Amino acid sequence: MADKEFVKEIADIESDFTQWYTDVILKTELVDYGPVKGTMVIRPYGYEIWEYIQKELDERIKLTGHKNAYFPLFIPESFLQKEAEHVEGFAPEVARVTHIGQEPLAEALVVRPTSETIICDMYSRWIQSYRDLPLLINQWANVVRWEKTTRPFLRTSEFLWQEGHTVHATEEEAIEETIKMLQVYQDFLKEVLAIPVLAGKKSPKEKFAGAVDTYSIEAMMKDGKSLQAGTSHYLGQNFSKAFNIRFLDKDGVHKYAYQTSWGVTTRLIGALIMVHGDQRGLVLPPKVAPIQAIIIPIAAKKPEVMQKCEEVLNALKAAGIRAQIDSSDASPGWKFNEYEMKGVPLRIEIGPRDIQNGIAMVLRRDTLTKIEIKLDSLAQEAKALLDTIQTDMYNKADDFLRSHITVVSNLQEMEAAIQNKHFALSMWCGDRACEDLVKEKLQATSRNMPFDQTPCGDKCAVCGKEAKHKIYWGKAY
RNA sequence: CGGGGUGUGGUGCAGAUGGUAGCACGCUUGGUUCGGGACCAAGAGGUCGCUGGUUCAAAUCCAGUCACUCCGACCA
Repeated sequence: MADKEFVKEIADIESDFTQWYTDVILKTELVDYGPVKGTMVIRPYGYEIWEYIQKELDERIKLTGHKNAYFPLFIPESFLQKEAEHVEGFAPEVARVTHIGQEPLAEALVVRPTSETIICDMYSRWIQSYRDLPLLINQWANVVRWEKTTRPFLRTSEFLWQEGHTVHATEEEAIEETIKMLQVYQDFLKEVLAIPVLAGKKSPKEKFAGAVDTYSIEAMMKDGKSLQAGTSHYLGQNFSKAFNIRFLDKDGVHKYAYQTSWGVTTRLIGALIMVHGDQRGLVLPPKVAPIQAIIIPIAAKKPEVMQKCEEVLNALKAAGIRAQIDSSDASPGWKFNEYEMKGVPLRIEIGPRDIQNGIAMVLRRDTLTKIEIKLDSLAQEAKALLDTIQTDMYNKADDFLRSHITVVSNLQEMEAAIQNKHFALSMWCGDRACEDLVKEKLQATSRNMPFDQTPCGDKCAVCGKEAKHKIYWGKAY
């Protein structure tokens, strides 16, 4: 894992980004490949990142009035078949359980690819009256989708996620919820993961199977590709009609309810890596870094060094910083590289020379700059520095995103933009045929239509017909 | 499902015209080190993916099979 070739291997980040990505996650021990093809084992270091993501996001989901619950992993196959578009969307990738031991089952069970159906079945029993609404429930769970090709965090046969499922009495309220949760995601990515996103509505071609409208947040990776980082669906009455979720309204009339669902996954970890990472490996935003500051003793055998390190550790912990000392007998140089690779935001070097001078050498992982900090104010300074790193990382990523968007008005410009690793922003007529053409010619897809629809032209950039929407295009993971 | 590649200690690889396996890193033990991936010494660890065939003899040649992987079509 700690091989000298590593830095060389990822040195050319531009030319082989996907290779770099895989190397980083394996060598930093975030994940391992599972024994079954396409499965991933999230190692403790990677899982810890997920735990911080979970904790921070869960808090925000609860603040918006949702409660957590848990629904079964196995779903009767017939449930999936109740919503026509939904079946079609998921059929090729569901894992089916047909036997228990040697006994065939009367009806196959599917391992949930998403939980709309089983949750709706329960909701139909729970909801009788408008007084039962809105029903706002979230679940943290794993789901299974047997994709043909897989990549750790981005696309695996099994992944962890959060899925919210809400039920409302009116269309307006459900749409409001859909957009509110998208906003929660956008804020979360900005404030916690330091990732800027483009929020908007998906084209019908790209929407979720079974939804009326799908909204997404799209993040830009360092290779210019787009990663759909979160989705929020307005389901309308599609599922309430299929599952008979009706309530008696104030006016005494039975009505079908309006629903939403929204989710983010362990894919967010993939986004973190590809948005912030550099030639030396991971760069983690302090808020989700399992270790926020690593103390490296120099000449650790000298008793005064370890003693000073312990003092500093205690001060950092008292200041609420997740800090550790690496007192293993690896050489300092080895440790420097190790923790840079793992993306630890701050490295604090303490050696005999520093102790004499009453300072410590501190390295910022995001900028790789070294700073001398007085030992007696280290904890406060480190705390402030972590906040600075958090916002600087967002600003840097935001500058990158903004400078990699090109407004285009025809297919040639769009091609140039995409080849230049930019997102293209254009007007669009709304026809599926134009999306298909872009896919065929540029291997790019429509990303989403921003909420701000201020026109940037009046003709569709693909076919030249009258435009109806403003939309982002890009290559995607 | 179409095209390419690879299977050899934990990891990455080398083994040309067949002669029963070697290197680097890692690991273990002891010592010297420690301010950018330290050094010395001594160790442990492999029936070469699997099956069959050719041969006195197969990691090596032949056939089959399985697995993994990269590139295209589908997806959070």
